[in-house]
Order: sequence, then C-alpha cells, then structure tokens
Amino acid sequence: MNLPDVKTALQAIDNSSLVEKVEEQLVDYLVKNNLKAGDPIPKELELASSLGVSRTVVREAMSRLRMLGLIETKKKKGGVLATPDLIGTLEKSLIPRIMDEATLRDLFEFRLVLEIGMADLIMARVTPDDIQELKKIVEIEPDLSEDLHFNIEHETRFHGKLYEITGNSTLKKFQKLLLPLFDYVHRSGLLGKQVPKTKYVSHKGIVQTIEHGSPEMLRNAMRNHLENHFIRLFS
Amino acid sequence: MNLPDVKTALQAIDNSSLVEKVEEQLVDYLVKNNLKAGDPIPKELELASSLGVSRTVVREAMSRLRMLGLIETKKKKGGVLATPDLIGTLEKSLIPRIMDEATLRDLFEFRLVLEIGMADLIMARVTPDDIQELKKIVEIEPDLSEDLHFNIEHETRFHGKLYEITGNSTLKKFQKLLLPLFDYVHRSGLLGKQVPKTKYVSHKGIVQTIEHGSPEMLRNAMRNHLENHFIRLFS
DNA sequence: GAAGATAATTATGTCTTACAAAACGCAAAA
DNA sequence: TTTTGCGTTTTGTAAGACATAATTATCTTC
Repeated sequence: MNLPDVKTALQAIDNSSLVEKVEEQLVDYLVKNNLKAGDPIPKELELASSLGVSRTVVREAMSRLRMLGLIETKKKKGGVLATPDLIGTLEKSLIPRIMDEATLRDLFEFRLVLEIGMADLIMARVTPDDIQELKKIVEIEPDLSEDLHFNIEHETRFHGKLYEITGNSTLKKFQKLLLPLFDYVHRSGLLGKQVPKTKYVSHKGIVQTIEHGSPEMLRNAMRNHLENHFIRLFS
Repeated sequence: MNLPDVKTALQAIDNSSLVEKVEEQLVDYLVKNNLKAGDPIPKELELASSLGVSRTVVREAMSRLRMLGLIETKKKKGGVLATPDLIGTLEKSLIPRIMDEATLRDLFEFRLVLEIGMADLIMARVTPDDIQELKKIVEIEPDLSEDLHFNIEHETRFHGKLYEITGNSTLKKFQKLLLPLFDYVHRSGLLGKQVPKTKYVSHKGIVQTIEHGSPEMLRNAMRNHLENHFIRLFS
C-alpha cells in the first residue's frame, strides 16, 4: 500500500458525530425524494424512530438546516422545504476579525474581479433612468481632500448603484455583504502601506463610458478606476 | 400614530426562537471579547446558567456555530474559536434542484463575470510553468463534434487551471462549488434554447493571449470565448 | 525517584421524559 | 353563518441521567 492510499484510508474513518450524520441523511432525503419548496418533511419523532436516534439529535440536525434556510418549521404543522438564501448564510460566518488573513485578501481581490467583470452586464441592462441616477450621484462627487467618511459613503453609493444595474440581485447582495470587510482590510494594514491616492478614471468618467461607450471600454475604465487597489495588491 | 409607524412597531416584535437569540448572543460574545482563533469559549453549563436558558438550547446554538466552522468543540476541553470556511459553508446550502430559478440564473452570470474580471490576476501571477501546463491541456483540445462528456471534462480542466493561476484559493474553491450548478442550469432549460455552438476565441487562443498579450487583451479574449453563454443570457 | 499503568475528574455527546406554546380542526354557542 | 373555545398535534424548551473521550492525578513497580 502506497502513501496516498493510506491517507485516503485514514480519511475514511468516520469521525463525525451523530448529528452530522443525521444532517447528511436529511439532506439526502430531501434530494432523493425530489422535494421542492413547500413540500412537507416528516415529523421529528418519525425521523427519530426511523433513523434510530433520539429526538434531540434530529432536532439539532434540523436546527442546522433551518439556519441554512433549507427548511422552515412551524408548530403543529411541522417542517417544509424552503429555498435557502445563499448570501444570507454566508453573512453569518463572515466576521472580518475572525477570518484568516489569506481569505480576507482573497475576498478583497474578489471584489475587484467582480467590478471589472460585470461591465458586460451593466452595458446590456442599463436604462436611461439608471444613467440619470448615476449622474445625480456623481454630480456631488467629493474632492480628494474632503472628509474621508463622506468619501467612503459616496464610493459605496456609486458602486452600489453599479451592482444594482446588473440586475443580478445575488451579485448585489454579495457586494453589500463584503462592504464592511473592505473597510476592515483597508485599515488592517493587510495590503501594505496605502499608496498615495492618484486619481485615475473618475466616477464621472465611468458614467460617461456607460452612456456612450462599449462594454470593452467600460471594462478598461473600471480597471483603470481601480488602479489604486491593484497597485497595493501587486506591489 | 400613522400607518408606517404602526408597521415598524409590529415588525419589532421578537419572533425569533430562543436558540436564535442565544446564537446571536454567542457571536456577539466572540466579537465583543476580541477573541481570536484558538481562544476558549465558556462551558455549555456556564453559558446556560448565565444566559438563563437550558443546556439544550445552548447546545443547539453551538451546534449551528460549529456547522459554520466558527467554533470547534472537543470532549473535556470544551470549545474554541475557529476560523470559518466560507465556501465550505456555502456548499451546504447550494443544492441546485432546491434553489429558486432567479438565484440559479444569478449564479450562472456570476461565473461569467468572474472569468472576465480575473484576467488581471492571471496576467499578474501566471508563471512559465503554468503556461506549459495550459499548453499541454489545450494540445488535446477536443473537436466540437466529439463526445460531450469529454468536452465538459476538458472545459473544466482548462478553466479550473485558469482559476488556479489567479492564486486566489477562495476564487478557486468558489469555482469548484459552482461547477455542478452549471451543469444543472445548462440542462434545465432555464436559459432558453441552446444556441448553435459557434467557436469564438478558442482555448488555444486564450493561452496565446496569456503568453504574449496584455491584461486588456485577455479580458477581451475571455469575453469573446464566453460569447455563447452571453448570447443565451441576453436573448 | 522515574516510568508506566490506573483511577478520578471534567466537559461534551446522546438519550429520555416532561411540559409549554403555537396552530389547526371541529364543535358548540351566539 | 360567524365566532368562540376546546382538544389535538407538533414543535420548542427544560431537566436529569448516563456514555464517551481527554486530561489530570494517583498508584504501582522497578
């Protein structure tokens, strides 16, 4: 037996608790029986007896699924399958101070990737109303020297609107989720020293590109706009 | 009292279960006390008595946090704070057949956004070895007419390698997570009819761009390569 | 006195029983 | 017919007991 084989064999030993096993079996049950949202789930006592465990264990497993949004339970009625809220679940475990630095860096990059990549969605779905709103936002674009807090608030509003235009609400929720994280990463010194803020393509420039440009131009504009961040990443 | 006021008042009623409240308080405790990975957590019985609830409830709440990877527990030793695995958590609630269609579409778009946006990371971090490996992969690039399964497997290997080159393991894990989902979306008819497969920029073309081109060129190449998917989205 | 075996201790993991609370159905009363 | 109230069902919470694992203390043996 060679080493990798030994490793997989060792990994195979079952070290999970009863609750975890029941949780797995429950998910399995949902999938196997082809249940869809709204379909009822067996009662706790039924599950307990058919799985051969105590109700306590079943309840703990169901509690987890409930937290994931996979099921909902009501008194007397029992449980039904629900449609989970992916991003909402993420939110629960996303606590910047607790996460390891590698993941924090990763997520910071993640944002940059998203904002450049979503150019095509924006160009395909932007409406005249959206453009008007963007113009109104950048009208009061703050100067570099101004109050930092206002700057951040302004950044958030502008970029948030961009996410909104994509019409992809998962994307939008994801952005909202990551917001507090960027703040934290910026302060944490995780990315090395803050580089002197130079202005590249401005918000106004981006709006203009959206109104009169092409997807390709918008990708480039966004990339340029985010140059400050990229410099910190690659230095 | 006007109507909106009444509404907010009504929303304020606390409809959450004890377990949920305890869960919140626990997370609060972790954050407030500035705990970091490895730091111990009070014993179940202490928590139960200081929160004024039964051990059952405390255990259910902790079970949830354990599932999120926020804490780990060992017999005799008790619980310690851990660093949660974001993507691993997502995996638990990502069951294509159970998710609603809107989110599925969103996630499909998400992938396209990522692959275009990550061009800059690729260009900044690609190594000669990576390029060699990419070349080896595309060397045996299958023809359009060939076996579908092999096609998919090949697609996965090529794009997976691209994610790997970004050096962003969260991004990579995310891709791996989404893979089964794309398969499902493709078959589900969610995106309308399959368009006749035309070849745009090929994998070989992308490799060449990575080797000799610029970030901007790679963004464009990726966008073009994914044209088939975009057509389905915007039609 | 040191090393190893053994027992005591402690905290989590599981089981059981009991009761509270909400939601539903049905029947009785207005 | 509508409403009110009661009984039933199922989840939510509590409490106590024991099992299990890991750590610490103690004892035995040399």
